Amino acid sequence: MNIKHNKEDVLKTGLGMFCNKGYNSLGIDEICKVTGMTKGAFYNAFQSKEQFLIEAILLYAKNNVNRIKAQLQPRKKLSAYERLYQFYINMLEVQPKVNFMGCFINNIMSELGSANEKVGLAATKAFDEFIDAIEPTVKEAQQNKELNSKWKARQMTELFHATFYGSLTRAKSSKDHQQSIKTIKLLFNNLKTTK
Amino acid sequence: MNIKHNKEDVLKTGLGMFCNKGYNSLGIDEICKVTGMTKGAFYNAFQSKEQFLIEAILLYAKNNVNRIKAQLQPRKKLSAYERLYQFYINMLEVQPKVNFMGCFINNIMSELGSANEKVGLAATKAFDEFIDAIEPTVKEAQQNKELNSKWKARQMTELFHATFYGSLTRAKSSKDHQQSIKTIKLLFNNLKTTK
DNA sequence: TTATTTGTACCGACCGTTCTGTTTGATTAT
DNA sequence: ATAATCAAACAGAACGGTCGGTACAAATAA
Repeated sequence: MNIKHNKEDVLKTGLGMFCNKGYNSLGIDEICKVTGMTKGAFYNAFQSKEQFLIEAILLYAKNNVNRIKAQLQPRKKLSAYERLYQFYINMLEVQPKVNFMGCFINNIMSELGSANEKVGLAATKAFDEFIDAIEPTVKEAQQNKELNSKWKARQMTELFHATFYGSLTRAKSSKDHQQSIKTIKLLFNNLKTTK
Repeated sequence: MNIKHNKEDVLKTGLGMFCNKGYNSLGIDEICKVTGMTKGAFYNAFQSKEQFLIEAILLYAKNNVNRIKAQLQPRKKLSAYERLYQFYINMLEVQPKVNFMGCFINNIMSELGSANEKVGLAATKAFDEFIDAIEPTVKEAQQNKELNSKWKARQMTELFHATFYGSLTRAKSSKDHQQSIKTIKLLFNNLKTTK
């Protein structure tokens, strides 16, 4: 294995670039320039650009599942509902600071999901892992009677995340994350149990 | 103006290609080949690929606003709520037949929304026009007391559409529109007034 | 005639990838 | 300990192809 360039570091940098530029408009030359790699080293470490992307998706999924679990973990005085709510609102509030890049998985799904089977599978798997990580907190909020229990926790999680992604994409284009926040707030208000 | 190739026809074809392949992976050569145009004619009619895309967005917006209004128009025995519901379900059900291409506006927002200001503006405008076209039916459903009136019709429309887009993108990648349909159904059930 | 539109060759830039050759560092033989 | 060997890692030029866009002459329309 290389000394100067371990795969994880390069993937991390490449992932950040994919997040900002998408797949097709980011070239390997650019990745090499930023990471200080040469093409020889790149193609020794990765078999293709497509495979590089897939490995970047896996890294993103791993990191974010951890982040999700950390942010949703029970903490001081916050109920399951409140943690969920803050989790989504926070991701929207941070958008102006990250140039409205949105969510990498959603971007990749949109750009390549239907055109490239391997990539589509990897992105779908990442999405499923996010749902897996969020679902327990939704269930907890239902057991708390904070969230409506009329529907399965998994389905409700799917609804939360789909709405989040949709409003995120809108914000990416309009550069108005306030609208997205309103949308998420409306959804939460709606699924809340009436006390 | 050209005889063989009026702009609207070429735009229509190019739009279809953009829907299937996105922006960056569709070349002008390919557009010319499919439409039977030559590059000379193309660049005589359109000033750039970017401008071509923007005109395609305008065409898509126009066509779809009309389609939306037609589909949501009062018809035999269908309440406002039912028309809305069928409108969204139908767009999801049709996805397998259109290779899970999703919604052009959503795809473009995701691919170029934050990177290209002009395109982002055009896509946002198209989105707004969709919301404008749907909102009256949401309001009507509220007045019917089919939909919860606790929130503004416009905000509810934003919620419907964001959820629709998010679940559409998921379907594009997973090729499972049934999940998306469940998500939309859950949302509708939730916003329905309890009788 | 004059103005516009079209066909085609072509431009430089860039694409992902492969190639050849070199360096490296550990392993093995002496 | 030193030398020989070897595979992996690396550098980076070069490849064939495609990109969006242009030049310009031929064709057509006014």
